[in-house]
Amino acid sequence: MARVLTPRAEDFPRWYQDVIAKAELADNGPVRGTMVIRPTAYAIWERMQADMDGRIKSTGAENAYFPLFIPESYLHREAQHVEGFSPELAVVTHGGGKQLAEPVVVRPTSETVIGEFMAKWVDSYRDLPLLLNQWANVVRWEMRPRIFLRTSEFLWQEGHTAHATEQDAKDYTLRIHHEVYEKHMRELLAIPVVPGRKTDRERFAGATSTYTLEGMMGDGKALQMGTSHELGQNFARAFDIQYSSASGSREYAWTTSWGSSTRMLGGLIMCHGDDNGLRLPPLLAPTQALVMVVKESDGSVTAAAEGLVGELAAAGVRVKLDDRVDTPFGRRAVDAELKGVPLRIEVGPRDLAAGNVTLARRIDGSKTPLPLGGVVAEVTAALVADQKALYEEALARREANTVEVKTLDEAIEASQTGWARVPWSAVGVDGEAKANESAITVRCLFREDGSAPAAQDEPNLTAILGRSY
RNA sequence: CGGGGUGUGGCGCAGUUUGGUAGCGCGUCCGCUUUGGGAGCGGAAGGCCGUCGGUUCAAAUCCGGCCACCCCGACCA
Repeated sequence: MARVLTPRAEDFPRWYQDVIAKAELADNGPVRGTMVIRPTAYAIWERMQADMDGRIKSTGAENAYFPLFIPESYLHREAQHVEGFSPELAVVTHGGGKQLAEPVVVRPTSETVIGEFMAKWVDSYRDLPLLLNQWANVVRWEMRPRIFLRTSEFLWQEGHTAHATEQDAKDYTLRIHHEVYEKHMRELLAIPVVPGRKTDRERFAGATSTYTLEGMMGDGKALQMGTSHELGQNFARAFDIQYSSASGSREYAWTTSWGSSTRMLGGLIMCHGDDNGLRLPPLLAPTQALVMVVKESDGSVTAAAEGLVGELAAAGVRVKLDDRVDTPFGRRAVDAELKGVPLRIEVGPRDLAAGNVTLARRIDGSKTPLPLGGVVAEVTAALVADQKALYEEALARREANTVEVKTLDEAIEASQTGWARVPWSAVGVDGEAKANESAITVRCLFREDGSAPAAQDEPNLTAILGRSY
């Protein structure tokens, strides 16, 4: 068989680009750093969105939409925020053929404009908590773009909330972090992310606490797949989000923000992909099973295949028929593998003569004959089993590429190929700076029980160090 | 912004050293044969060689300016 993709072991970044091109996931846009998300990838994104959206709403947040353009002056109201974002802002200086009195920025994130409106909408403690989410595009003029992982424009959801107390803000941030993000990534994407706290050095510009979910990619590098922030009263003070408390005093609200983006598509590719292409978790896959007419002569094979499609669809399986018998079978099979379709049911004259079809599973690569009458049960079971298998494979790889060490030097060494788990006390602020010199970052910190610390100077914390995207 | 490199059909490249009719592979289209793991044969379409200027009888090729992109670094909530 001709080589379709650069093998991962030969050149992982090249393999990633190959998968994106050959599986028809995306193209580079005409402006540097922009991307065109093709239907194959967009369908996956829509399913991610639907799952994420449902989880977000179950925490009580409501969707809204704020403008793309933000007055430049808004960005300047929070000192750290503007410092963090200024280098990557796209600024519009002209409109309607005239120079604008005040430049507007294309939102890099919406804390500021949403803060402005929260100030209008929050008057009383009865107005809190105010829980908002929006699905939008944002623009950050990145120096070195990569499709899905870091593009100048990307799609995401950003949640913004205001609370009466610091504790309520913290509780909600962590609820989003674990119940929405962590579960979405583990249960739907089948990626065993590690939740934790970002160090002060890695914290979001303007936040008091930043929490992250780190996934390990196929080459041992880390990818931050979602993040949640406690913003303290920084934005409340900058935008004057005040309320009257139950006791009659004027108080600043406590705000949070949290986001997850199309970067998750890149994580999905790099976490589960193999040398034959993408592998999609069955729960996520837009098409879970592809019924293929291998070869046709008198219409009987197609009829049998159509029958199976009907049975599977009735059983709730997302199924499609591939009856393009004018295209060589090999091409169609390779294409389905590239795109990561979890199951193929191959129906051909030889199978049918024996009363069988062939079940080909993308996750483990197996091919087994199935009796025609048992297809639905087997397919349903395989979808469940393969969702679990994919997660366990990723978890096993993560564990195999994570080394437990005691010192900073050992951690830096181990980070060349994977992750290092090291006591944070052995790293510290100085050690973190030293690791950064060799492109290694502290991915996150967590307590012995796995929970996120309230500050990086808590005792007995563990750090994960690694290279990252 | 510093260092290095590249711009030639949709994609990947050769041709530039030594100026002389723009080529190859893949893809696309048509026809026939195929179709159980990216098929074979035949035919066809598609490029003012990044851009502007210079040298020359003649420039993809030599010279100069500009632009864009890629890699390494810096940067990356």
